Amino acid sequence: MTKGASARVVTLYDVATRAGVSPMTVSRVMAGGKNVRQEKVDRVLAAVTELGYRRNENARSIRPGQRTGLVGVVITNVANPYYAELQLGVEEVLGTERFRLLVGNSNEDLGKEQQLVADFIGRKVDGLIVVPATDASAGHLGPDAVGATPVVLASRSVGDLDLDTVLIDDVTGARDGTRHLIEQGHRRIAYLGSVASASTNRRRLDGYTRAHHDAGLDVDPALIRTGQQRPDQARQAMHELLQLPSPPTAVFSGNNRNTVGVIRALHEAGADAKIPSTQGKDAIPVVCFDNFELSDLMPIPLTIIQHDPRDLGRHAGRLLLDRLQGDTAPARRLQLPTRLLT
Amino acid sequence: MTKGASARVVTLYDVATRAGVSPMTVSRVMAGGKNVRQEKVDRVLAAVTELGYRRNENARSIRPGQRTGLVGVVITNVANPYYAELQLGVEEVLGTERFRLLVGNSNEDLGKEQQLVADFIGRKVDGLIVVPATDASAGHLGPDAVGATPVVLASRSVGDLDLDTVLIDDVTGARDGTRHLIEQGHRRIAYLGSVASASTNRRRLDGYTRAHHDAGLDVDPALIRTGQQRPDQARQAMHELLQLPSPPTAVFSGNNRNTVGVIRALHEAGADAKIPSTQGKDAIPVVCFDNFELSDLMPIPLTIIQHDPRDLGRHAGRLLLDRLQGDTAPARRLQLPTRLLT
DNA sequence: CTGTTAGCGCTTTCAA
DNA sequence: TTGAAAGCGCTAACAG
Repeated sequence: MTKGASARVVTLYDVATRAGVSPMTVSRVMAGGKNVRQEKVDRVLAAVTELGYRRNENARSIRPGQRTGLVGVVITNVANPYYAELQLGVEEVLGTERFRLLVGNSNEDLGKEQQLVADFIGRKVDGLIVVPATDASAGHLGPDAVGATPVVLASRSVGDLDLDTVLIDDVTGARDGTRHLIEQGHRRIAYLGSVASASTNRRRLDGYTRAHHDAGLDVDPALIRTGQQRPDQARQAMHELLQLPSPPTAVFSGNNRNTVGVIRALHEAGADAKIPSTQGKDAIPVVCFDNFELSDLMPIPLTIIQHDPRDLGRHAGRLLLDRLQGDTAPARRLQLPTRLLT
Repeated sequence: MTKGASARVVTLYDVATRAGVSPMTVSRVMAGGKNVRQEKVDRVLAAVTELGYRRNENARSIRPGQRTGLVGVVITNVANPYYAELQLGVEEVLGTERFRLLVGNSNEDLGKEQQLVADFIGRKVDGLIVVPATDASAGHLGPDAVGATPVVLASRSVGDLDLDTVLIDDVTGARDGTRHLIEQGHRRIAYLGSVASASTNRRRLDGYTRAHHDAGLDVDPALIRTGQQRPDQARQAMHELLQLPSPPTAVFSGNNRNTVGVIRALHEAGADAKIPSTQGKDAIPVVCFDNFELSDLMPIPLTIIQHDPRDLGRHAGRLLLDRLQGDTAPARRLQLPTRLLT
């Protein structure tokens, strides 16, 4: 039996002594046992279990040319199911290749993101997958900062950086969703979105605007509210929109956080009979980006711009794997499709 | 300016050469600059920025007595908001102390969990926070396997292991919730839970049973369905329960995954008019463990056994921090309160 | 197939 | 306050 929580941690040398071979033989066995006589392999493996030996991955990885098997994942907030799914997708692809995930939440804070990236680089991650908090001043993701470590951007892009990127096709999604409302005859469609500097928000707002232009309509800036990061902020914003002299007759919600707030506000207003109704043909229809669990049972009519965040994570993982396998092609830019769910 | 994605990675020695000091002085500066003349500190710091030097944390941590600053977090599934919140709580507490999280999802699979733990140990994490997939055969968490690495169990306990543990007060929560239904006159209350071997499920089933006994009632085994891990399985189970010759008049759902399925099944049955109604005084009331976003807007009357998974994560993080600061007191066992949300 | 030597990047002595 | 030497646990490169 093993010694348990005893004195010193077992090293390669302990195993070598126990098995009566050289440290190098143990090293070879641990690396896969190629070019070692079977008898010795067995002896070493026996010693390994007896002593409870575990190779020190950190010591191994300081040798030049050796990988850490670590990938840094910087997301904004796992509590948002969108990013939780993304994380899961990344793990699904990278875990199969025996990579482990170092995960950090930036909370949409550029400073925190920079810290995380710097720290991950110091830990010699083999690659990084980042959902950038903001669009600008992303020096911390440039080659000066990360060296040769491959970086994949997920969900959002960064303006001046030529990096592998996986995005949702935000523009098309938002355009389709908005057109859907316009086709129903709506002319005053509110837009609620997250931080103005996030590329997702900009792209979705772009799609919203284009759909208007496509139909020969103008956008009323009074109906556009961005910067809501939490549902309560969106709820507040939606209430304010309803107070306008000429309130919106339909709503476009730019992400799942805003959607929650919008639903609450409309539901409350409906209960107070402040607006025509939340049901029936007078209801204010809502089109929202991101699907969510039980969305179909909401008391408000929702049209969802659906997409697959887990798949986005998988794609990001795969792009990174390609780089780790030596792919030096120019940066690739993927756009994942959306689907309108009525 | 720095050289960017150039040849070799900058080391301590490069900085030393550039600053005209010994490597040791650089090391001291990087460690906080105590006992180094200010002038040299400045020279070193200048060289550091010029060269873009980052200390190699892995190399540093192989020296005996040095920490890696890494904590392994093994959860079952981040896509479940319960565990996403837990992860966030852990990061909140540990991140402040400059620890980083190595996160892995076991997907309720003991083998995967063992792999992750073994791997994390090999990476010399300073501690582990684990949501154990199952209750039994947890040798991989015992001292023989993890050595002196402190382990904190979160959300679920493991029978024979005397480890720091943070749990929800499942028994009381389930008991209160079930009593609530009994007090409304219900005598046939269905129970839907996750894997039978998970301690949470066992404790919640225990609370359910106790509430019955408290009221002098017997539990009908035909109304108890465990093993549903996904909403569709729970939905199926709920539909089957409704087909019973003597179907339940109320439902206890043991976690948020089952709740989703229960809601769907009841909603469908209500729409088909297979059951009296989903609304009004004939409705089948549902009590469910775990709150979720927009639960109050569901088309089914829900009573929620609420608790705070993020706080659970925080507590787990704090217990671990205590151990990392040398606390050798006997294992502590925390139980976090629940609140019935009607 | 196996072992020896050297050294990865860093920090703990210990001496100056 | 500073530096030189030694070595953490591991593996590439080279013998044998």
